[in-house]
Amino acid sequence: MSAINHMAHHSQSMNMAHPHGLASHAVISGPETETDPRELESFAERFKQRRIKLGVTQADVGSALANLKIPGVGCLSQSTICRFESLTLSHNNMVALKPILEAWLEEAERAQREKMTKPEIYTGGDKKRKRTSIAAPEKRSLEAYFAVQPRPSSEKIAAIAEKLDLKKNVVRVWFCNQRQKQKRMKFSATY
DNA sequence: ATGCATGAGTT
DNA sequence: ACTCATGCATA
Repeated sequence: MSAINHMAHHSQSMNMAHPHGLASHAVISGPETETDPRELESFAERFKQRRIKLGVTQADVGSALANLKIPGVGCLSQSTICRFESLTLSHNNMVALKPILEAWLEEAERAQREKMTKPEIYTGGDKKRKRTSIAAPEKRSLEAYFAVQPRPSSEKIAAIAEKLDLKKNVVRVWFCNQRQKQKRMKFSATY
């Protein structure tokens, strides 16, 4: 899946490459570079509808991607497919994933009668990860702090962590995730 | 569907 | 220490 990351990063670099909107800049947006938010939105909707029509779950799509044998593309999680459909990914992430899911859809509809091939079995170790749960009161405080300062210094984070009686790292990650959340296509002001 | 977390690549 | 893409765990 490293290829996906690279694609996304490149797109991003390209977008930020021309600070001035002067004249007819040659942004070289080939026919494959579909970055129009509306196009992405309609595709996501069509995708979901047809996926359901095929009786395939989000998790199924994710694992089935590996069978597509697209260079540099492995499988994806149910989470990611879900976020793609609900536009809760960054714009660049959506752009990078679109062609891949588009390819899967075409393949799936062509082989609509065939077997779903194997759902990829990775004999992962039995490492259970725990998920910290921040209580509502603390969460409200964090949101208040975020409204005032979205990027608190390390010291500020430490102070907040102590006040709310949370691990400093938990607070740090919370702010990171909060910032990332603002950049999701569905809520971003830039798109 | 979404919250908290990880890891690679940047800054 | 941050951003970004991504995912496990869980509501």
